Amino acid sequence: MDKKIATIQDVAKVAGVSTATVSRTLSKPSVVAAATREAVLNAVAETGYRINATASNLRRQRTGSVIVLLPNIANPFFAQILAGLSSILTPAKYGMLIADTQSGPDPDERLVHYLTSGQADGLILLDGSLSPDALKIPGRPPIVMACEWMGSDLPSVRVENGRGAAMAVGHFAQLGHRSVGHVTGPRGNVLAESRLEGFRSALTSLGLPQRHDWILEGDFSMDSGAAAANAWLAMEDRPTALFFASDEMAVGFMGVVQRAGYSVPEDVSIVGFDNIEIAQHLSPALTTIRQPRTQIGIRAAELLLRMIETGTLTGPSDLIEIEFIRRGSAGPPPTGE
Amino acid sequence: MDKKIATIQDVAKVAGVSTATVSRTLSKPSVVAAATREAVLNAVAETGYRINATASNLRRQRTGSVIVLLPNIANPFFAQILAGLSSILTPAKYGMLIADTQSGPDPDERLVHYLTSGQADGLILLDGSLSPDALKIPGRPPIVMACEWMGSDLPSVRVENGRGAAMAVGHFAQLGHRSVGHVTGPRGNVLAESRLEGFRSALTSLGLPQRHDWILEGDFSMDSGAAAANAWLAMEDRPTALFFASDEMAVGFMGVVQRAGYSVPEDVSIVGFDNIEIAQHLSPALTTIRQPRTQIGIRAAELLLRMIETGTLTGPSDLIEIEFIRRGSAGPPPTGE
DNA sequence: ACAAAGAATGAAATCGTTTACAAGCATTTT
DNA sequence: AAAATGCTTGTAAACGATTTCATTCTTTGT
Repeated sequence: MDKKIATIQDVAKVAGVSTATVSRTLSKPSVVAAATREAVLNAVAETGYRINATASNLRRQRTGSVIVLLPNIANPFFAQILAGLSSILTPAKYGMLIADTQSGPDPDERLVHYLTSGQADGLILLDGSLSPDALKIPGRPPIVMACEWMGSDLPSVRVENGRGAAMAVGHFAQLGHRSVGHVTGPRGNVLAESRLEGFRSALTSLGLPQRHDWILEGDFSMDSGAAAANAWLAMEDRPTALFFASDEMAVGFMGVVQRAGYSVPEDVSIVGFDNIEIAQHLSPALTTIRQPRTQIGIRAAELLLRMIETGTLTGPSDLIEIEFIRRGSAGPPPTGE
Repeated sequence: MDKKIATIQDVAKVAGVSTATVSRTLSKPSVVAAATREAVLNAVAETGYRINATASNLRRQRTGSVIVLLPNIANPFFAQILAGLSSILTPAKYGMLIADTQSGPDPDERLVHYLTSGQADGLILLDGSLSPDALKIPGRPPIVMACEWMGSDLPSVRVENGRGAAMAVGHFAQLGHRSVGHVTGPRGNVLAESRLEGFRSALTSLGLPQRHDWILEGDFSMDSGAAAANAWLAMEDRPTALFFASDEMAVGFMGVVQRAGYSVPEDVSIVGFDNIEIAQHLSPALTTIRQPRTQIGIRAAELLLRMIETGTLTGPSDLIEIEFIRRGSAGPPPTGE
């Protein structure tokens, strides 16, 4: 019987009005007379009519969705940011289209694709490694970066990474550590670089030794943290404290050294970055720098929506406060030697 | 200069052909003469033309995207499933729209909304707790369930949850345990129920005691695992082994008991479910049941695309193989006492 | 009582594609 | 040489909404 989906024409016919009136009833009810309004709403109910989003979007020259472009969906780090984004976008009636740059061959190509395809009214970019050239595209939608940022003047929502690193080093120093190492993120990544930078300048200003071989390169993953642990175990002269550019790496490290018979923090103190959910559930619980990811998502979404509404391509960047969370994974350095 | 976005009309004008020819050149190049094809492609390059997806979708009566509806985006459990979905959908030129049922007031309402809004050609449902009534909507797009399932005849891609539970119990029995407990998922959840069911029948068939107070209710989260740990610590007569309906709960449990001075597996053996990434990095590494989540995503996406293509609302359900992964968190029961 | 202003509605153009159909032309068949 | 066939291309009608403009009908002010 009612196999077919009702269009606005059907509703108009049933209600005995024009399609214009139906459209008005649904979008600006105040301008139609109460009686007609009711008739239309009844007809809508009777036919089971739902606005066809595609047609509406075409006419209104918008899409009603924003694209979130991230390096790797499988990375749970982004889950909470997505939740923050969603909590703003959904009530604002925007759909959230997710795409990762790694699933295709050329990441830059994919950015350009989404920028030009007209599939979205705006874009949230969580990957700072893409080429800024893509942004010169005429008529591109507004973009907001979150977490990472680029040399260009794209608005971004992020935290003070360098200061976070300094907090970690300061904590170690306060506990009495003098040999402090660092496991970085992947070379070239803005987060990795600014945390490393913050780490270095903190060492300097606290008068702690800079040791090249105490800086290990990781890639934010647990596996790379485990690899760093093996490197640490193989060292002759080990740092007594390590700052990790991500909690995940700290977790990977801790697993390996604990299974090798070492204790945290008795044998080595560690501090992570992010405060992922598991940090508080580890044994010992992980001391870390909290990065409010939900909040980052919220702010980024709010900013993007504002830009979409006002039609601007620029906006104010936003710095979110971080917080040092002291737990059990950092303690005084081992006394004996 | 070229501030405005070029339409197919502009391309047609530049190339000196009709819009039909432009459209054909882009969609079915083989039917246009080589010379015209080249002219059109040059015009496309010159104008920087990109197909307007909205208009194309309207005309072709499709949307080019599928909606993934999940209970809670922030849950990293879904990240890998999303990755699997994405790996199929992206190459197939489908966008992936993500929405969670919890961000709005009425979850069922949201399912209905997405089913009727015509925003997607298909839907992947990761939440089995929604009302099957919503599925009676005429003209609704095809749906595939993943991980969870419903009483209705919706096609689903999932694993043998009961058998996984039985594997865990079997492992405990083999190690010599006779008092085995279970921390469940949230009551009413199909995964929780079927794992509990598998757990119970395994106890029975192995002749192990069924103790009501050894079954603790959790909700899959680390926090609920920690709560279970406190309950366990408070018990007079503790089970020597515990099967957790999720790795996350096992992690939360382990953190608490370890910090309370107990050793795993010397004092208590534990087995989880899922094999989340961190499982292998814990100390001890977590023995668990691997649930290939990427694979689940891949299969679900493939099935949905097939249904979209053929226009059917039903399809074959798919059972993915699970695997027992023996690590260090389960060992022989404590000897003394 | 008549002009002016206001409120409610409808007709029709429009958004940018795709595609059924028709038509033009060159080639082959009878 | 006429007819039939095949290959390209163009014309124009969709797709389903929104919105401008014009029109009709009421109300108000003088």
